[in-house]
Amino acid sequence: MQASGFFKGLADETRLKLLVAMKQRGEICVCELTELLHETQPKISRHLALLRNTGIVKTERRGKWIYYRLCDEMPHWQRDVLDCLEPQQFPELKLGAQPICI
Amino acid sequence: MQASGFFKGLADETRLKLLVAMKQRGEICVCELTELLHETQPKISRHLALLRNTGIVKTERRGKWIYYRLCDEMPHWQRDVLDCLEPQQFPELKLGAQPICI
DNA sequence: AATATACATACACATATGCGTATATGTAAA
DNA sequence: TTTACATATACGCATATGTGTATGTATATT
Repeated sequence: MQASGFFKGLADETRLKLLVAMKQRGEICVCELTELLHETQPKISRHLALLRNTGIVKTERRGKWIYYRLCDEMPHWQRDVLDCLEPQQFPELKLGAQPICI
Repeated sequence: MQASGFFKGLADETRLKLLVAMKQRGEICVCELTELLHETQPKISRHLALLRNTGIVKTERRGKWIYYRLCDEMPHWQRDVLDCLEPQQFPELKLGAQPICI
């Protein structure tokens, strides 16, 4: 994939929040992301699909829930870019608590 | 500025090449960027304008030429992101030579 | 089997983005 | 003061992107 494609994945405030949440929580399901960002479920789902198709995140279904996490087969320089994201830039995300979905 | 605005600036292959050229050369003028990327001058100019308006690069006119360089008043995390860019991802850029415009 | 929950996707629409082409602006040289 | 050069911008257009709303699909519960 082109480098620009990777940055297109990061070029949206909603998607950055999703990625920061995954960085912080390790893995997190769609319903919790929806509550965390105060957005509609289809909006969250569509942004997650883009991140998935770009190879930035991957999923794992467990029961009714689908858990998202950062893709670990990412090129090293891309992981370095994600490491530059500072969670404090998104203070509206309440990232301290534990996952709601069990 | 929002973090997503910064990444929008990087979400284009042409702009990434411009930034890599500036990283490599320090400063570089529009006419050389045009030759280096084999693109039309208005196309280059418009992408440079976007990078300028996003605060990623700055300019300095000397005579007929306008030199572009990375902005040094950038937030630290943004500079870190730019440091992740690997010039070898853009092999079509012949970045070894010295500037043509004097 | 029917229902509820979790998530994905299709559709329509508005806005944003990127580009080619033409033109404007600023500077220097003749 | 023309002329040439370097760069920016305006315009029109095609495509991409983001969103709300509705609907489809998979899983679990009853």
